[in-house]
Amino acid sequence: MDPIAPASHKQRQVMDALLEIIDSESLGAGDRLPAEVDLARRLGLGRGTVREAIKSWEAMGIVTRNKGAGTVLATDISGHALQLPLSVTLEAQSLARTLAVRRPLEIEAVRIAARHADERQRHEIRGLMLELMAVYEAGEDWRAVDHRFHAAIHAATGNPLFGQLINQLLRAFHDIYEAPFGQPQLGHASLPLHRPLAEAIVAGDAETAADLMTRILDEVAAAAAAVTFREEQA
Amino acid sequence: MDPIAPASHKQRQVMDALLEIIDSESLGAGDRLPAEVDLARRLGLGRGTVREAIKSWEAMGIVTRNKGAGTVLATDISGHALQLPLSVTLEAQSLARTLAVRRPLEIEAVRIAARHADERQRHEIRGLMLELMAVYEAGEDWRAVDHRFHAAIHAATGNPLFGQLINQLLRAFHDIYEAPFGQPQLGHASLPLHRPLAEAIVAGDAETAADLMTRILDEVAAAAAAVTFREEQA
DNA sequence: ATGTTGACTATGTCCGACAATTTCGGGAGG
DNA sequence: CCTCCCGAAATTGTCGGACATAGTCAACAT
Repeated sequence: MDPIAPASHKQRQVMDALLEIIDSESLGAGDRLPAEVDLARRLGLGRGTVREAIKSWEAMGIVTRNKGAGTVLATDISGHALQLPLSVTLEAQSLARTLAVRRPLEIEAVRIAARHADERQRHEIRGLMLELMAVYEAGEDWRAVDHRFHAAIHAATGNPLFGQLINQLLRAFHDIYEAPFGQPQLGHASLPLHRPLAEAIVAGDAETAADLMTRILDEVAAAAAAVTFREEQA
Repeated sequence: MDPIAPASHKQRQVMDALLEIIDSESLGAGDRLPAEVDLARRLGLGRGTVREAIKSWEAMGIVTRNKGAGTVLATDISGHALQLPLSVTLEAQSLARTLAVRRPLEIEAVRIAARHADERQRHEIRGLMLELMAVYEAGEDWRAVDHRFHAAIHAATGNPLFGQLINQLLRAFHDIYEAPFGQPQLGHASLPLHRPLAEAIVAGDAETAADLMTRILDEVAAAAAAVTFREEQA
């Protein structure tokens, strides 16, 4: 059960086409995008499909649609957009950018979790940490358990927004990163840090937990940079 | 030009109905939602409309759709969801939650902006701050300029993800907060802090800028809490 | 007991049509 | 020549139906 799934192929095609248009015509915030019917005819797709693809951009705050007026860019996504699947080019900056945003969110999340988690949540975090360690030492694929572990931390903040936003960033990361490289089990070096992290949260030590989360993210960032570097060499 | 627009009424109707179903049936992560055709028939809407409404949830990572299997919840949004428009009830927690997530993002954004902004971006931030002060002292509506000012800071990070995610949070804030209360010009007290914030960013002083942003967010949170409290009294 | 097939379900996509709204140009009047 | 008003065009919002594609599950045959 992969919790993070990429968009369908046809809708990805729409986004890729829009990206190319935005790039080739240097469209910025406030500029108007092609009409849905034009885009649909140009790509040989149905208008409903094009609408749904653009709808996801609207939900992310990238574009705004106005009845009768058209669809306009709400933010600058120049230099190749990143939150969406790039099928061919892999940019090192895209990885760094998702991590740069995840960083303050994850750190604040563990801080809040350490302060506000109730007994049941602390117990669940500790249990998942033990399960994660067992799977890790058995040499199996630990990513699913790792995902559940961090999801438990996000739930312990009592604020579902943390989990939702970080989920979005993970999906972007997945689309950009894991697709071309298969299943790299990124952040191998960060796993031993999970045990003290869980213990700090259970103990209610917010600052130690924040420190450990910072170090975990540093490890992930370093691993991502290394793989990206290898790719650039090839 | 309001940069933040709520979803259409029909699609809001779909989300409200789904929220009520999730709440009344206590659905959590992994549970299955009603099929699109059922939902469409029950609400008297077209299936395409229902699909688009759910699509925005999919883009936000709230649900995942599997061909043939159905649509399932990806995260827990129990206790009334927050990132989406509640038409009647206004929950104090919803406001606090969006602010709790905005906080680390905005603080990190000004920190990065202070470090990495180029000359043109620093000039634009300073210019917008002066314009904001002028509009404010003239007693006019300063929210549009304020939005452009903060957008310039997000752009100066060189990472469009900051702007996109914060835009989403602002839209949630708008849907939940501004709709019932009209146009409250929230955070009045925080405006004088914008001048030193802009100067710190222009000067490249990341920590001072982060400190000032923290104080601005504290002011906004206090104002939101006060208004919410007044509402609860009534 | 087990493996396979087939019906059923649900999402993905397409088409055509009309409604609602904004935009823009052209014509009447000053 | 300029201004104001109106109507046509453009564009998104919604609807209904249809078929394709893929997962689910139970009945069936081995």
